[in-house]
Amino acid sequence: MRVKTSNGKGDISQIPEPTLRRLPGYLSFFKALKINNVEFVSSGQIAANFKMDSTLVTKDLSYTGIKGRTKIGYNVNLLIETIIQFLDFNSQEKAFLFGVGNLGRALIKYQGLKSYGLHIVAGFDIDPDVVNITLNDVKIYPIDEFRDLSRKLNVRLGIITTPDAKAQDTADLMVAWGIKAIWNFTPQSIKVPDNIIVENTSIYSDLAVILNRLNNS
Amino acid sequence: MRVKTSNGKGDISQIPEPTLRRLPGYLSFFKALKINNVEFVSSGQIAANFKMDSTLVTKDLSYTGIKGRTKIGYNVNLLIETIIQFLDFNSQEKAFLFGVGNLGRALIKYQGLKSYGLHIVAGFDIDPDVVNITLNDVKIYPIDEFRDLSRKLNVRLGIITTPDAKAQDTADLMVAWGIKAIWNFTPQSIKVPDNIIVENTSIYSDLAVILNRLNNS
DNA sequence: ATTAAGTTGTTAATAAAATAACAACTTATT
DNA sequence: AATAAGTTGTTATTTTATTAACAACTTAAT
Repeated sequence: MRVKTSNGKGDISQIPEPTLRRLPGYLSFFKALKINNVEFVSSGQIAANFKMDSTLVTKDLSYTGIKGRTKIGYNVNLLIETIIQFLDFNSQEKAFLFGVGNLGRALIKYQGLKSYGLHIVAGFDIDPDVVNITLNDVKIYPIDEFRDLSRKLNVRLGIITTPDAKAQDTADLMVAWGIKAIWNFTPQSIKVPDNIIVENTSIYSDLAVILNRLNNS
Repeated sequence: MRVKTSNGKGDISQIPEPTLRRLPGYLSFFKALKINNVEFVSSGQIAANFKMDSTLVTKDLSYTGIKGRTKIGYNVNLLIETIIQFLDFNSQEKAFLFGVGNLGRALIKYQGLKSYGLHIVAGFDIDPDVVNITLNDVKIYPIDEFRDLSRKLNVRLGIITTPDAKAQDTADLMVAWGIKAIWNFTPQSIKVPDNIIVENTSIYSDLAVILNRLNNS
């Protein structure tokens, strides 16, 4: 039996992105519950914590295939295991990171990402000051070595934390050497072939929302 | 004349959040055009760059009040100025940052945020190893001094980059001492009074989307 | 000067997600 | 054992965002 089918008919790829985005938040909440020795949690309690509608919670959770028990709620341990499984957070997906500036360095050093399925195996930069150094067991290489390492390690995911102006060149290089998914932390829109997955993380968008709410309310 | 009204009738707070989130991306693109000495850009060109519909571009831009000229397009310099004005990216909003770990340190050091309207004026932590150090002219204080500094500097925005378990306590402290908006980088959902603005930045959500697309396609 | 191409910007239609309503079920209590 | 309370999970409605269609306008070319 596949865990990743929601109802036996549809496939997981059908999951709405908003739902997918909420799952890590649920997971964090459930982990906190576990620490406090809470064994069961109801959709109503979850909804209250996130100030959302309980039907939306049950809808979201139903995509993972987990079943709750009426009058009891969901088993917290099972919730945690199921969501981790569903999100592939135990997969230790290998990743290359390009651009070892402040942000890149933080991502490499940030151990928390490991428990969310991401394992950065190498960094790349052109700056001689950072090339060949090691951050938390992650070595930084010159760009030239990307080709060989890519062939050796078979990495599918590339992270862009370069200066904005270098984002497109970096993406081109990644695509050329077999990267399948790109996580772009620059505000630049990058152009890649259709079969390449691109996810943009724009803290500037979040900042725009904050400043707007702060100055217009 | 107020720049921030889209049509004279509505107020800016009416702007849809998706539009607001796209504006920084446009801005980055326009800045790149300016560097390449491009003077005018049409909605079609913008749409092509972001692989989106041109009508959505014109709709988004119309919220900022800017007018394009048919057969010519939008003036790039004016676009840049207008969007910066509209998003308050020249406001140098003061912010306190709590939790000077890897991510917090990166945000403090990251100069790029200054051109997007954010000015982190102080950091706070409990770890004696970081307290009293200075990162890029930003001093790190013990939590005890938050109260006095808050009163002195009149800061409205607080950033949470603490460990997950400390997120709620930190938020409570911020609210108690007059912070109006909280930028939460932990995956924890924090509970605050209704009048407090909360923006959650969850890189785990982005990661969930990437891993899902990578493993189901 | 007139025409035609191409763009903006508005209005309408479609698609998607969040909310609301409801039905079915299960467990604890009387 | 029967009832009632409370929860899950489905279906329907409303709201919101995106896409599509269209009208008006402006500039360049004939």
